[in-house]
Amino acid sequence: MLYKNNLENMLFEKGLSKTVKKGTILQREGDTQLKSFAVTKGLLRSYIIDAKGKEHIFMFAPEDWIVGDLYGKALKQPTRLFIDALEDSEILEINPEVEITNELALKGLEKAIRRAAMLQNRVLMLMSATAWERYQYFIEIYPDLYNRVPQKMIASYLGITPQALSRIRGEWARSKK
Amino acid sequence: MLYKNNLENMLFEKGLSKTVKKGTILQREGDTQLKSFAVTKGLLRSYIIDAKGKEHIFMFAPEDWIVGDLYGKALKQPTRLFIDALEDSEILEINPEVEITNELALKGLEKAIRRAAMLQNRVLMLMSATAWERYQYFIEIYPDLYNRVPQKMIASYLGITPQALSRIRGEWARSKK
DNA sequence: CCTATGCATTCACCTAGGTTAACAAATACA
DNA sequence: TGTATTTGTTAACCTAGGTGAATGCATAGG
Repeated sequence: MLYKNNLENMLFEKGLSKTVKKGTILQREGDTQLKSFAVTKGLLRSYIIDAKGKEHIFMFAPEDWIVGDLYGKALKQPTRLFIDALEDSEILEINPEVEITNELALKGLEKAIRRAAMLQNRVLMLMSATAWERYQYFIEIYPDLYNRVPQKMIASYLGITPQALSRIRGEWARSKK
Repeated sequence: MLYKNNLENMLFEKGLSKTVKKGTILQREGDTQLKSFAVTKGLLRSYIIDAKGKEHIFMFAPEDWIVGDLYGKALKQPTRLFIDALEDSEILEINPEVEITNELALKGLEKAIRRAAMLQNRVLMLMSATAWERYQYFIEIYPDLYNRVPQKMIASYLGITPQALSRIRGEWARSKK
């Protein structure tokens, strides 16, 4: 595969276009050697498991998305995030060895700000939106995913139970007739 | 005032160390000319007002913090965030004219990633923590703020009502005796 | 000094969403 | 193909936290 430009050429390990089977775990909680992945085909997700053993999906990464633990990276701490494949996928591992030159930084800065922006929005959403509004939001962000991942995972992403999501969808279908 | 290093020297408008009175609104929803502020003394906050007219505090910015709307900046959109002063404060406005050179980007990248990391953590917290756990978290992040801002603002930051916070604090005091 | 406004607390409710469980449908797998 | 596991749905209950209102205190401004 050929890369679009020099930036990507440098950031990704050439030739490391891995194919991973559905269910493969690429990173687990506690890992210290943090990895980031760019998805070229398929679907990854990252999630945490809380103190009560419950899974919370932090993000989905379909084609053209990047997953990784910025928090662990910034603070040089072991990660809390698991990353696994929800579908057979084709991914590029981001090269951890590449030195961040000034030139790379400028391009990376834009991406980092964009990522922060997305997160800011998600925080505002989580603070003020009802379950139903969150569902709408999910559909906006991932328009092609709502019939591609199981409902219980959507629920986990929204921070509600699968039953609540089912209830909401039922009410919606009924009200709209 | 003297700046610590060249980066700050460039980023902040020299001589623009403004003093603002408690209550001053520095930015409002809908503003298109987005501003960021570094707080050298006092306390700012940023918040949104949702569809139902309810205030949600997005962040506090005591001494040495920076506030601004990354989301609006990244997407070149009018902001949803208000920024105002909770105390008489001394602030530096970040120069919007400064051109981001490669060298600046490298230093900015670290800050941006750190900001994203903080937000990532907040998202995980909002998805999995109870009101009480959030309160603990608030105290960790802003140890000097919990008797400096009114409870109702802490509640707004946590995403709960002042009554709920009062109830929780009451139970805690009682249980611990 | 008096009055007004804002804040914290408490109480009696209400409600969105969680929990548990049963069952049906879909999917995986042997 | 048949069996087992995973999913989605529904329903009966439970609970954390919201709402609204009353009360007491503190602070601000005249």
